[in-house]
Amino acid sequence: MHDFPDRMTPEQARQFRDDVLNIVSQIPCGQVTTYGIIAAWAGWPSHSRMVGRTLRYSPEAVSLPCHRVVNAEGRTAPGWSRQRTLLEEEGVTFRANGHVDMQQHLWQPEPQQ
DNA sequence: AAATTGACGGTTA
DNA sequence: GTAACCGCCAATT
Repeated sequence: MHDFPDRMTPEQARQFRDDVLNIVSQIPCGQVTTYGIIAAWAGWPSHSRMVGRTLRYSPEAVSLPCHRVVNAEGRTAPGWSRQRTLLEEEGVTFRANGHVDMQQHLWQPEPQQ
């Protein structure tokens, strides 16, 4: 069968962006989730980099709790030191290595929500 | 058209 | 803990 990778059509790209922003808007205060989890939940696993791109360049993202998105290791976004402050202000704890304590604060979307 | 660039994920040393 | 890779994929050079 056709096994070449399918590119995102403009329609799919729009849907992806909307889904990403919608998921981010649902992250509870005091919790975090990852780029990979968001990508998979939006139906495009392996597109974690696109999630980061979406949050970085979508104007709507500034009004969303995008500071609650970290990478899989709990690392905060490069060049955005304020992210840690914002998280600490809502009770997110960090480990000695400077990463978010994922055991304590990782949030994953659930079907019922 | 080919190479590079990221708000990434994962493995290996 | 660090660093070096590899895979990933749309956007940019």
